[in-house]
Amino acid sequence: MRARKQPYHHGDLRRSLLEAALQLIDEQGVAALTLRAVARRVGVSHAAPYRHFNDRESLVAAVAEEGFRGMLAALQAAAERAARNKADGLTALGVAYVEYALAHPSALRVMFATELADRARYPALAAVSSVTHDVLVQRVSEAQAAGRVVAGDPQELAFAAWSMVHGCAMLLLDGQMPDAVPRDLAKAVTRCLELGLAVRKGAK
Amino acid sequence: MRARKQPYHHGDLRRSLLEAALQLIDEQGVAALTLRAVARRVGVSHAAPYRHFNDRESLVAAVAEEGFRGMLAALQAAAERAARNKADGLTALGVAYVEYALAHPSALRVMFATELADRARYPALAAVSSVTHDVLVQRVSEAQAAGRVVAGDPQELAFAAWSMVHGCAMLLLDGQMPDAVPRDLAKAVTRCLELGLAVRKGAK
DNA sequence: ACCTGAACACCGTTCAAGT
DNA sequence: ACCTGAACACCGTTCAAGT
Repeated sequence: MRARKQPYHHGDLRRSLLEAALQLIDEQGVAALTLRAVARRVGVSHAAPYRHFNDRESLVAAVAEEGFRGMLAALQAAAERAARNKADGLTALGVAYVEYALAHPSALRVMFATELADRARYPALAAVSSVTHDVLVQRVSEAQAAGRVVAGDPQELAFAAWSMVHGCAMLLLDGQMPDAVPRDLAKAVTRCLELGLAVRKGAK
Repeated sequence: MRARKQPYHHGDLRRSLLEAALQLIDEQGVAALTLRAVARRVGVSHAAPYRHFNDRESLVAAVAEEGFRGMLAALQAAAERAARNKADGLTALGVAYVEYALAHPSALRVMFATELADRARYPALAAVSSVTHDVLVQRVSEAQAAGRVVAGDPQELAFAAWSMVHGCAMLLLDGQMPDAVPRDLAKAVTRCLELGLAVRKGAK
């Protein structure tokens, strides 16, 4: 399973720590993500992680990065599926975003954790989240070119779309809609988004 | 300043602790919100807060409750101003929401903290956040009755609108739009929201 | 009724020391 | 180069004891 030789105790301690961290948040939530718990799970001393992460926040940032990579893959897969089926790409992106959030709640919470707000400190994280953003802006531009979305600054429209889908995901994750069926709300939101961005044609 | 007699050391320790907590998050962020720090600030032993809060989470929930009350007041003030000026009430609500978030970032983060997602454990918090939600649904209903917003389930439309405004606030707070001017984006989003909810009339 | 002080099990972080 | 073990200053939480 491990190709490289083991330098000391682990072939790739950084990788092992990251995987342990992902398991931890899935099993016990974000609060359980501590450097000591991750070290324990990997079977290494509590000081060992410091060889690979400057501090706890760096580990959290690395986990967030993994989360963004996973979401990016999910979004791109959804966009390709939509293209094959000649369905609306933007709607597909929105649905995929909310579905990823509901499937990986802990990952979403880490990705948008308060402590990581200062993106200047985590360039790799900033890069992957920026690529995600770019994918969305590009789809908006394409839809505009195809005459399916209203004219206007694609950056602004993309931010509005992202706001809606992100807000929907977060409100659902934070239990703000206790009496609702998540997937129904997600559909209502994307429908409203479609209407909001659609080119106006005639009355009603 | 303190009307009641002091039962022991403080007239109203619960109130004092809450105020200290609000100061702490404003000055040093959410991470600084610890029971021991709050107790220190009030000048009481680290075990004293347990007379008024079951655990750290209960304190966080109480702070969140204060945040919701503040936001509710801001939203209602905005709605009244809009009514006086015959401006659109929904747009005013959206702008007020984002402005409150930008003015009180720490409060917002506590209000939507992951650890409080289980609303069944904090009935008072659930109540005030539910009232906030109701205010929004009601404005949507009114706007529909006045023919300014498309027909449809007001709950669904309200959730879509809330998603958009909440997502916008959170993305701004979490530094996901590093190159943007917050207030410009907020305006773009509410404009887009207006368009999305507006009754369709004629082409373009 | 309300608060204190000691105690316990956890953290993050550092650092000399080991291999 | 990579990891360990002891140490320090912090937590949350509990509990007997004080007023």
